[in-house]
Amino acid sequence: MIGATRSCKSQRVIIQLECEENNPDDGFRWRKYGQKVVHGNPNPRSYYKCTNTACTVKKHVERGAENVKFLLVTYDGIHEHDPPAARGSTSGQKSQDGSSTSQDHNNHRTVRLGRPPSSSSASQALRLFPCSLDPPMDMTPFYITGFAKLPSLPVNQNHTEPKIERVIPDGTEVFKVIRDRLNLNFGLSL
DNA sequence: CGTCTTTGACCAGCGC
DNA sequence: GCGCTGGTCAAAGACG
Repeated sequence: MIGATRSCKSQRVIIQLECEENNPDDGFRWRKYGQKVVHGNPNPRSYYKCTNTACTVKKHVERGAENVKFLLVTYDGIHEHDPPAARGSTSGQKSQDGSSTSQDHNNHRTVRLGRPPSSSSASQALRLFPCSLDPPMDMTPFYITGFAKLPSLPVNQNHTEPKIERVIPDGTEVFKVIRDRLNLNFGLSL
């Protein structure tokens, strides 16, 4: 996991991560509907839709043009539903290219993008992330390494460009930052 | 049989 | 209008 930002228009979240997998598990199920080689990047971009019929969230995943270790995941929309029950895994359940099967990497974390399922105070806070960032939080860009699953990163709506500014070597630090930000902005103690 | 990926075709937006 | 590019559709096939 490398970085994240969100553009203010159309609830777009851009996450850059260092990941071997082409489709890292973010807790939701995705259906691939297209793949295309885009200009300026020799690596193909894959297009995914959320398999939830009521959910219109899309994402596209592409390898970095300069460094194929970097995976750029763009979420177009925010999940307004709970993550589906695990069916072994998500769309990466197939073992093609060893992608996110149920391979339990030691550093896998069951963090999700979108609305968290439970109703604890923590999830109440997290539920604020996707749709109503008010006041806006400067959660923009994180660098995380060692992630095989995508974390739930709230990001700043004011940013329109993926811009990486900070490096956080351990994913747990991210949650500390998130918690601190929630505490700061919402007065929530998680 | 259901789910998912692959892949070529198609469409829309944009610049010239 | 034309060509380029990004995004989407849908048929076919693979897989468990």
